[in-house]
Amino acid sequence: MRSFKHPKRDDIELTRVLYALSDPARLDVVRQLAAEGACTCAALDGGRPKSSMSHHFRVLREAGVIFTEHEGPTHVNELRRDDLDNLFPGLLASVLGERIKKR
Amino acid sequence: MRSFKHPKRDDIELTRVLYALSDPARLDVVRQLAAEGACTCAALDGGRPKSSMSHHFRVLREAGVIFTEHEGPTHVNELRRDDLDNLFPGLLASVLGERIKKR
DNA sequence: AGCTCAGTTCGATATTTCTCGAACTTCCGA
DNA sequence: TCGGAAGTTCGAGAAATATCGAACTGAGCT
Repeated sequence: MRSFKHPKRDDIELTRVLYALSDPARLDVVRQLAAEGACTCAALDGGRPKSSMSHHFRVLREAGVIFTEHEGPTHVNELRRDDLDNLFPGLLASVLGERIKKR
Repeated sequence: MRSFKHPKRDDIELTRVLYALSDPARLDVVRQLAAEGACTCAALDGGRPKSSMSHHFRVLREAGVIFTEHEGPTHVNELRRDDLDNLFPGLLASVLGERIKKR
């Protein structure tokens, strides 16, 4: 798997994103990425087996939630924040529990 | 099933809500409820078999997304907008605000 | 009571997803 | 070039979900 397949921004589907976010393990990953920026897979495993996490990363990746790239011996994951904010404004913020600007 | 079981507001879980919203048929229901207010089940079936829809209503109900009550011979569903907005501010708005099918 | 309508429950099947060990690939340092 | 570290893929079993027809229930009408 030389490089991963990521959906283009306009191919990201809301239902798929919601599905990807509906698993506690995956939501943890997303929260941690939001809090800490790019992370390797190992930094995000929460003590779960690598093969399980690899599956979850794939779901997140193919839904368009995260972007994974090879960086030397590790894989670095980032949240596709710009794309998601652009497509579904407010979604990530609400899921991450960030306080929405009050007026 | 004299009356339905609905989770109390504080028992509503984000992952479950996201899961409930991650199915196109269920998302359609939620969108229509948001647009039109309370609706009977029959008004929301989108041409799908009743038993399938009943399943989807149950998923939405048990996740805390909709509230269903008996009203004479029909069942009336409403979005639990206040509860959801309170628990996850902005979530519903972002999910409902998706640009539909640009072509 | 009998009928109909609205919806639910049951049951069976098909599909998907989750989980995790084991084997594999790639990259890099010694 | 050998070995370890980081992840992925494969495979298999378990569990959850989707779908939909058929049977059922409850309410209201005549």
